[in-house]
Amino acid sequence: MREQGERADAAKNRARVLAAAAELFRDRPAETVTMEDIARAAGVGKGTLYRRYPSREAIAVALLDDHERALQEQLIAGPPPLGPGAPPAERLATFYRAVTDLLEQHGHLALAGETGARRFGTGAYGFWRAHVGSLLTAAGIAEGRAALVDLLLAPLAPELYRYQRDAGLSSRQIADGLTVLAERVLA
Amino acid sequence: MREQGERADAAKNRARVLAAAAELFRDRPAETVTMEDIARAAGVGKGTLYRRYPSREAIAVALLDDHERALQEQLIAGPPPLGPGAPPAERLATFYRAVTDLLEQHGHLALAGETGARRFGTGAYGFWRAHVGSLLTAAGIAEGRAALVDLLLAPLAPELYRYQRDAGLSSRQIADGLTVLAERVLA
DNA sequence: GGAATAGGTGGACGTCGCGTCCAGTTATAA
DNA sequence: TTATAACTGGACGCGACGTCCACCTATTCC
Repeated sequence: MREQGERADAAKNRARVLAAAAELFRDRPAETVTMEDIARAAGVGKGTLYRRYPSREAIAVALLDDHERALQEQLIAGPPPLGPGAPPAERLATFYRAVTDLLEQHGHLALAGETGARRFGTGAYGFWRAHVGSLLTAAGIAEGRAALVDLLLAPLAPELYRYQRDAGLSSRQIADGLTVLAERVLA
Repeated sequence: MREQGERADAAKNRARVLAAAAELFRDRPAETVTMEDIARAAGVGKGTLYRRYPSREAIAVALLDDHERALQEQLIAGPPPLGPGAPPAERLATFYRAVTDLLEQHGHLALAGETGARRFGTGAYGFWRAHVGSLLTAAGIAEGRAALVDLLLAPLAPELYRYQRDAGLSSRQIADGLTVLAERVLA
């Protein structure tokens, strides 16, 4: 699926690692899952595990990848308002909602892999930056643009979503708040 | 300074610990400073250190405390636009700028202590929540209020500030972006 | 089909930071 | 001065990390 030069046995082990990690991350808090746990659950040695994934975070990012890529395609070429064709404010609100859904479904993976400052280094973040940047331009907002892009992505931090959900807010309430934000900022 | 029942030698050691930690945090990245480093630099044993501070984070929070309290007083009783009396949008923008300044000066401490999800548990965060909540009310924004409070505080995450600064944005640019945000959201 | 080889495998091992524990010490009260 | 409570500091056990390397196995080339 990723490397074609990959040997058959290696590919099988990669799949087992990902499957085992997915299950572990589903079952318990990310920070309690050790590399050794994943190796054992996958029936693989630590050396093998480290050969491919240098850290727990890298595994979580690999698991998230598919879901994030699907969203990226929608943003580029999907139907409006997620894809091109709708007014910027509406597109931003829809984007917010889509990420919210993603966090609701796969938040545990995001918390395992894209926490804190690491988040800014991922490919997904770069893509989202470009997306929001283009929406700002489309809305005719030039002032403070460079900083605004990141400021508008900050509310999507996985930790924040988790905190708000734990504080009793529903997924709907959070998405609604983000909608208000989107509409007011992109006027 | 904190406990009056504290023995003289204990108080001296507390001061030494805080001074040593402040210096270490200033000199190198927070995550490379170990509890053992702090103990050694303070000329104190690990047991003594742990007696007062359960973690590196707790020490950083203690060091930040003074600065944050000063801001809190300004917000409650200081002159406008930071304190009461100015229109909500202006007060939010000023608040944003004040926190930005704080991050510029003491960001290393914030990164050492109030990173990720831990941030939401601090007293300062609770206070800021209340502040922004009251500004939302004053601005007549009821829709999505519960979630909006946290969403408007998200851009102040220490990791984000550091990331933006490292990406080449000036403190000024970030503050300007925040000002645009404040003015647009609180109309 | 059989060697050669590049790549894959796994677990033992060294290292490091954490946090505890407790025997000895010192301030404070009686 | 003695009794007591609080404080001190370093030795220690633990757990996770990440490396290393001797041993396999799929693949390639003749």
